Amino acid sequence: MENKVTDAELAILQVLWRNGPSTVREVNDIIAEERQVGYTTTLKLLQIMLEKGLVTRDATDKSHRYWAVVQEKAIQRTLVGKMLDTVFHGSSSALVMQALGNHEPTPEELIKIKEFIERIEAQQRDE
Amino acid sequence: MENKVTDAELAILQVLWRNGPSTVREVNDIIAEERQVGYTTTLKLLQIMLEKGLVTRDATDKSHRYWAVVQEKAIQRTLVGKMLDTVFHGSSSALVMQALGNHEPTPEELIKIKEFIERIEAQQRDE
DNA sequence: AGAGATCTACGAAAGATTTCGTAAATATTT
DNA sequence: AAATATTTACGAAATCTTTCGTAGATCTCT
Repeated sequence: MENKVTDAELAILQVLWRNGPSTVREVNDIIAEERQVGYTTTLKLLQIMLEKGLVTRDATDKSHRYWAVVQEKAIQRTLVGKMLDTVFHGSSSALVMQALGNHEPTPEELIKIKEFIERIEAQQRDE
Repeated sequence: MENKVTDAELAILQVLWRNGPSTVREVNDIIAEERQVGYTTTLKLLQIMLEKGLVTRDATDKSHRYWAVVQEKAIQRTLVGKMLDTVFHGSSSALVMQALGNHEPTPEELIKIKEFIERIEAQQRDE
């Protein structure tokens, strides 16, 4: 992953991940709910993201429709990895505990996490 | 937390967290191992961080000694919180699984995490 | 004390990111 | 078909971050 994704780009990607293929206006309407952003700003960002290959578009109609090329999981992986390296010294357990302490999951989610851990443990035993 | 901590500032904070109160030269020597950075760049950044209140210093001696005011845990909390909001839709379990998948912890760490989860579960039962 | 080394302060350049204004093209309405 | 709306393209301004050069102060060594 050579290209860094900036904050403004990430905000746009989130809209595209959530809503699927969208026009500039649709994206901008949603971004503008949060903070004041002009239409051409969003347009310009999407054009930059197109160049970087973060998104693609269908330019058949007058208002082009954009969608994310980079997948949310890939960005999650990159960002978690960077965070592990920079502020957690590579300790995933420290990150995990911070995350759990930060925003407590539901009982169901806790069970899922435990199952996930047990799968890792089983795998480690086989090695 | 009003002030955003930039990447260059974070790199300096990491040195201060690891090594404790340090002079500009000491900080710069360590940063410069990784990437080429001039002495006055590090100096300027520390002065900016001083203004922002991220660090403080003892200016008794000629070479001032700086240390972090903001604690590593606080930054971890902030960054994990931001990440939860932006790319994980508030789902700490998704973040946890990404972290565990990303960089597998040692068996000992896994046990610590399980204990941590069990403490949360016990607490949830009491509510 | 004088020369040389090291340090701080700080403005300003350089670089990166975000924002917007304007022009031209395309669509819509009357 | 003319007037009005909306859209794209794109340069450039505005803003934020990082980097450095220079001046002057302080220390060290001879």
